[in-house]
Amino acid sequence: MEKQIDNHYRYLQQHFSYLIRQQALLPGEKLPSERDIGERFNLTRMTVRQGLQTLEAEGLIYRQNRRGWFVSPPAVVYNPARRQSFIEYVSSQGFEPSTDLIGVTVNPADARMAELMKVDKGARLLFLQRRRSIDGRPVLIEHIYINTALLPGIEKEDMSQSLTHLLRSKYGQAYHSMNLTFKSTALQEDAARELGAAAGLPGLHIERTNYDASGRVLELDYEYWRHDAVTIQIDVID
Amino acid sequence: MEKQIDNHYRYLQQHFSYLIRQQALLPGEKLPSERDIGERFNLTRMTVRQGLQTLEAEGLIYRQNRRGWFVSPPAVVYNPARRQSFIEYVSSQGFEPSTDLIGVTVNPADARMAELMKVDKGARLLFLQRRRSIDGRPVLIEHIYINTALLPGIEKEDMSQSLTHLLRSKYGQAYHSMNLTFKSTALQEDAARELGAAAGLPGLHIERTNYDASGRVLELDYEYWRHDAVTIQIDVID
DNA sequence: CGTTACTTCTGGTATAGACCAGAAGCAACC
DNA sequence: GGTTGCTTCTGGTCTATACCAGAAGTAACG
Repeated sequence: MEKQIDNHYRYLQQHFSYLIRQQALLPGEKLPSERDIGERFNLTRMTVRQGLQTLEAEGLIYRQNRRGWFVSPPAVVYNPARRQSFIEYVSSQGFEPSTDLIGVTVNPADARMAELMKVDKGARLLFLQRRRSIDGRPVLIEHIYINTALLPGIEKEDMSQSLTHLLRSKYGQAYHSMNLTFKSTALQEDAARELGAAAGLPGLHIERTNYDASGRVLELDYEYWRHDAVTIQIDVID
Repeated sequence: MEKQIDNHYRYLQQHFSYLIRQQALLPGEKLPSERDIGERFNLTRMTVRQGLQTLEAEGLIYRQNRRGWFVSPPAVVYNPARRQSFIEYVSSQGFEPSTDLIGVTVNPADARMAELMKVDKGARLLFLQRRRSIDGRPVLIEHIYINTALLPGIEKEDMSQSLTHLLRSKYGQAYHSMNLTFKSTALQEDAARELGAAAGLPGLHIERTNYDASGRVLELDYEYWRHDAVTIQIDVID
């Protein structure tokens, strides 16, 4: 008993949504081109695009700039309270994580960063930009600010590895507490481009501040996720 | 030093984004109609709509079905670990919360709900549908399933009030733990309509399971938020 | 063999119209 | 005074077409 659909783009949406749920289209698989779909269903490309955009908003498909539309793989579950590294939680869920280091610089803190990281203006901050992928699909851009004063020599380490592991092994320093903020919003132009997507992609912003036992800011982490790639899960116990 | 914008819709986006940040347009204020904007900037309505949609994706504006586009108020911060009721955390941030009860029914649990709530199939579940608003703007649809066996007589209470308060006062039963899941996705047709929006609205789904001290499921809560209305914030301490 | 240049395919952006459906205000009517 | 029905304004959907820009494959070239 399917509801009658009178909108063309909704019909498309339901059609592909059905195919994906039935696994007639598999994760990562490419959809036909917008023009092909339009021909097959006798619809204008604009209408086709509207249908595809609603599927994108639902998280069922995603696009790669000028390459095409693809079926979204299942979202990875991210449970921040577990203190697992990206590599740990992605691979434990049966996916293949990878990391590209986009940039490493050491910069003096400006007024804003100094306040956020509770350091003096001009303090040396290590700034990392990384792109992280799941099964080869870029899903996440990270901007990380590290307080070098608390972690001397860290700028000489391999920054494409897990920071969690690095801090554990080299500095014997487990994180003590963290503050997390999640916000659903569009991805900024830079982040979107580095994910191989057009700007305006629906995204999830995560802001994470990591503190040591004395309440000092070890690390400030901005994550920009493709919105279909992740589900957040948290347990709260009184 | 503004970057040169060569896309028309991006120009619009930047233009309104600027006006909103400068508070030349205030929260809740209505934008000119799509046709007016098109005339003023010499753009097609389709192009105008694309610009507005990117602003919507950013969370700067929202629409009400066939009424117009409006500037989004600041997002309310929702900190689930604090165990505050909607009324508490909204009003403590200087906004005016309100609740509409859309539906109350008592239904026997089907197979799926029985499993989720760890009850026998056919067990009586109280099902609530509520719409919650901030400063008169509908932001959230709630679907709540309550295990009546654990909370006898609860179906006779006023269900437009805070459940948190009700459980505290009438049943002396504080929640013990909860499991939370966040997912960025499009709002379902029903939820979108009840929020006065078109389907496909970018949204945030929150699924919350509340347990008592014995690990029994007191309440299962599905929340469908307008994505621009809320920011999630959590502190994690080891 | 590796590089370059061309061609083709893809989505990205934009124009110019059209008609529909719901929201809201208003005027006439009872 | 309240209801009814019309008009107007709004966004919602859709057609038909055009050109641009980046990705990818291919053929020619050194």
